[in-house]
Amino acid sequence: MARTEPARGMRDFLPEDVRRREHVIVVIKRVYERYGFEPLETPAVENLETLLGKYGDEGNQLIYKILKRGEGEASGEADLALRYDLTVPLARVVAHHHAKLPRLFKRYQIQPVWRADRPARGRFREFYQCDVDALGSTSPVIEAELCAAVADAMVELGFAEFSIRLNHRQLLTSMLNASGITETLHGAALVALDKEDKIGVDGVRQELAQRGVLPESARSLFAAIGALRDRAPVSGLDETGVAALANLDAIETMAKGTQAEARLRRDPSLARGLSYYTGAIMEVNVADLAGSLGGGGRYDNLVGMFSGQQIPACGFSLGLERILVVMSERGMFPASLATTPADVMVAVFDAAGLPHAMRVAGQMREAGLRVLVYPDADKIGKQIKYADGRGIPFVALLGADEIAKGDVTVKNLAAQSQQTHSQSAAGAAILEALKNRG
RNA sequence: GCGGAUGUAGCUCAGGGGUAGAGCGCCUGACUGUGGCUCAGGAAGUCGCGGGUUCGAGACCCGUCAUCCGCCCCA
Repeated sequence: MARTEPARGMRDFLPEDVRRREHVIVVIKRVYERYGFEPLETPAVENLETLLGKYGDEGNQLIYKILKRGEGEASGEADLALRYDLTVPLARVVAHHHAKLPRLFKRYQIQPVWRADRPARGRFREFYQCDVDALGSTSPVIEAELCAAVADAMVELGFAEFSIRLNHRQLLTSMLNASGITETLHGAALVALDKEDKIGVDGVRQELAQRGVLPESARSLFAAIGALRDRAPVSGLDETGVAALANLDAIETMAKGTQAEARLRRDPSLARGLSYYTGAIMEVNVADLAGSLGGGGRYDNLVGMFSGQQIPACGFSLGLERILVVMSERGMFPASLATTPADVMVAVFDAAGLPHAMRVAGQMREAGLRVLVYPDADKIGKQIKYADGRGIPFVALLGADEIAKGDVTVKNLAAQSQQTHSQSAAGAAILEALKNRG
C-alpha cells in the first residue's frame, strides 16, 4: 500500500482539529485587535538572503531552502526559502513599505512557519505562530502592552496559572562582561545559563566549565544573578547594564494594573536563542510543558539590516500548537466546539423522495439551519444511525405519506420523540427546539 | 545530530519459533416507516518495509523507515 502519512513533522488537521485551532486563533485575534494591532499576512516563501544570517548558526541550518527551478536546477543551489518565523518577514515588510505604513505600526500575524527541526512533543516542522509586534517606538509602554495583550489572551483561553519571564539582553551582556567572560564566550555562556530552570545551578556550572568559562568567572556570574533575583545592587555593571535594569523597572511599572502584572517574573537566567534581540526579552511558561508557550523581545536593529534606516521594534510570539497541546491535555476546550456537522439530517424512505428531500432541505437552510441531506435511500434505521453517530440532533423523515400531504416528520433523537409539521413550518419548529435544548 | 522504547484488524492492544487473536467499531439478520439495548451471524491484517538464520519467523539477527520519550535547540 502506498504511504499515506503526511511528510515527517507535518500534520493533517481533521474537522475537530480545525475547530479547536480556529477557536484559539479567534480568541487571540480578538485580544490583539483590542490593543489596536492590525492584521498582516506575508508570503510563505521569501528570498533566501532575506532569511540568512538573522537567526544565528543553528537557525540558519533549520531553514527550509528551495532549490532553483528550470535552468538553474542543475546548479543545485537554493534561491528561495520557506519563512522561518514571522518577525524577519515583518522587518522586511516595514523596510519595503515604510512610506505607506504609520510611524507607529502595530500589527499581528497568525500564519504557519517552517523549520527543518526534529519533531518532538509540541514541536513540528510546520507550525503556526501568533505574532504581535509594534514598530516605531522605544518606550517601555510597548513591552508592557505586549505582555498585557499576551496575558489577556492566555486568561481568555482559560489559563489561570502562567508566568511571563522577563530579562534584558544588555543586562546579560553587561553581567557577563562584569564577570570577566570574554565576548567570544558570551554565546556559549548564555546557552548554558538559559538552561538553569532545567538542569539547575550545578548543571549550569558544569556546562560553563565545559565551554571554557573560568571557575571564578562562573562564581561571579552566579553572584550577580543571585543579587538580581534578590533585587539587590549588582556590582560591576557598566552603564548599559544599569540602563537595562532601569528599563526593566519601567516595563514593570507600565504593566501595573494589567493581567501581566501578577505574572511577570524577573529571570536573570533567561537568554532566548534568536540572535536579533537587542533589549528586553520575554517568555511565557506553564508548569506542565517543558518548553515555552511563546516568547519575544525587542529587536531595534533588524529593520535596519534591510533598509539602513533604524526603526525600533518589539514583539511577542505565541506558539499555537504549544497552546493546543496543553489545552488538549487539560480538556480546556468549550463544549460548544464538539463537532456536529448539521442541525438536522433529511432522510427518505425511497429514491423517489430524494428530490423532495432536496427541496425541504433548501427550505430549512433558508430558515437558518445547517442541513445535511442523506444521499441514498438506505434502510431508514441505517440513516438514523448515521445521524446519531455524527451527533446530529434532528432527523427530518420524508415518506410517501408526508410527501403527499406536504408534511415532514421531525424526529428528536435525544428525546426519542417525533412530530409531524408542514414542510414550510418545520424549519422554524426545529430552530425553536434547538433553542430550548440550549 | 545522539541515546532509549515501540510498530500485529478501522481503533486500543494480546501473542516471544509450529493453523493470526481479543475488546471496541463496522456489515447482515431477528426488526420489510425509525437509532441507542439484547441476541445470532459476517467481513476485515503479505504482523511497518528489506534482507538473513531456520525444515518452519509475527516472534530470533542485521539493516531501514515511522512514531513516542529523553538530549540538543526551539513556538
